Amino acid sequence: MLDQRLVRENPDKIASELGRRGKAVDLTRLQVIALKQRKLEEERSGLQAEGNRIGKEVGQKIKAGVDPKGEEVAELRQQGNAIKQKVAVLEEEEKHLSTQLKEQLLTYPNLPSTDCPDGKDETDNIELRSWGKPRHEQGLAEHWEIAEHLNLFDTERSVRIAQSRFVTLIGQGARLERGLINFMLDLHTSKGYKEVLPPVLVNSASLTGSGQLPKFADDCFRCSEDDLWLTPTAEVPVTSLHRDEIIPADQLPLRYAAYSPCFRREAGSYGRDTRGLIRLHQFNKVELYWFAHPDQSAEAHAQITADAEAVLRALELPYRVLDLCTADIGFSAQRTYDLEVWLPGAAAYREISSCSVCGDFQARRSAIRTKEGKATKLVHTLNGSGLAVGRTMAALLETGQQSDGSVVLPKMLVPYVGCERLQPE
RNA sequence: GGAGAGCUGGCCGAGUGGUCGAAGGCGCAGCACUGGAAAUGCUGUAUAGGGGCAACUCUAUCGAGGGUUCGAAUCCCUCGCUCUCCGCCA
Repeated sequence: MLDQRLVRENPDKIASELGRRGKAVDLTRLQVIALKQRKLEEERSGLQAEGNRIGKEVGQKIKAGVDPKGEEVAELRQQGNAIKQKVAVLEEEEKHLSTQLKEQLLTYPNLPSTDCPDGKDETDNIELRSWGKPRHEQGLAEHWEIAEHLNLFDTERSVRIAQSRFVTLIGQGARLERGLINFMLDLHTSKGYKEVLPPVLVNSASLTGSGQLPKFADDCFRCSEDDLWLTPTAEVPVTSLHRDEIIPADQLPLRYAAYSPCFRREAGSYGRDTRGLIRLHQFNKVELYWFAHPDQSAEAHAQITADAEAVLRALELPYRVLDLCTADIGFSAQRTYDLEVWLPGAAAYREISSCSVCGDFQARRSAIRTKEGKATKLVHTLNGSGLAVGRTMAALLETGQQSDGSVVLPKMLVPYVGCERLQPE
């Protein structure tokens, strides 16, 4: 959420910064609302001060022996009543304005950071660097073909169990998925991340706090009986891990590595990536998350990205890093680096991690502060996939595929999977 | 699912209509004492939004919302949540 003060004092800045995202917004009306609300608040609190004064006076008089039913007290009561009525009117109007302001403010995305490259669509994203040597041979199989040969998962039967876009991992496939999760968590915790296994059902306040609600309700699965939703990413529960808290400055940064299954409705993506592990309603992900001091978030962004990259390197998976342009960064992000892994079978780079710095955007929505001297400040939050597990498996299968149909696994993974290569059982 | 209890500051806990943002304790910070520390003593220690260069000050907040009242943490209503016992269950 954006700062209300900015709406009052510099709405043009919001308009121009959101303009960089390709979003035309007119804030004149909202500014009027914000200013009027502030004015009413001043007026109201002044009246309340007067009312409080009268209330105290009545108490003092009665205590001093003045007749509670006498004229003097009756006069004060009348004054108190008059004020009460005025306050009620102001309060109602003020509340109405506050609600409008807040509701509107919750729908605006974060302002891109000044370093975020300007652009109109994903073609304006900038490649920062790449790592590894992508395989470019002819005739390489896509991961679902390899998986079918090795019998790693079953999508057809998953429709029977649930729906399309679900997968049931079987045998070596299930083992590989589990091994990858363990491997990633071990890697991150060895670098000081605190492991977290959060609830995957989250309430509306949590989704609002990290930015999914109110705008992206359609992307989430909902348990309508209970004000609970299936989390689309561990970013949601981990943000709320410290919602409404003040984190002592000497504890920052807090760094968490959270494994969770993730659930997304994928509305509007009919027909895209219908095969394999790329786009599913349920997938596993290990998420990195930082609560950082506001002065440290830029370095933190570089570090969280490096920590996500470390997984790809350890798994010997070639990738590139994109600096997403203003048109392509997510709702809560100020700036985002995407990691794209090379899929030799598809002969394309695919997003496997998105590392974002959100500034105080989520912290304001979630009321997560730190204390510096006397002042409380909003912390900065960062998140990055480390990594999306299904897509990692896809990349491993396509990258490690051999002409005999087997798949050679990277060395680091051998202890986690229990074999050096996958072959038909 | 049934029955009951409760929700107060970082934590524990007092407070059943009047000057209460809230006793007391713990914790934390500063100061004193000490060679240093412990112990002890003193002082300070909520959040949000306004005003002021500042000292400071105003408003709101005792689970949430509404009501009664000149005045509510305290009385009334609604909702939410937590806990305990029983039942069921991994």
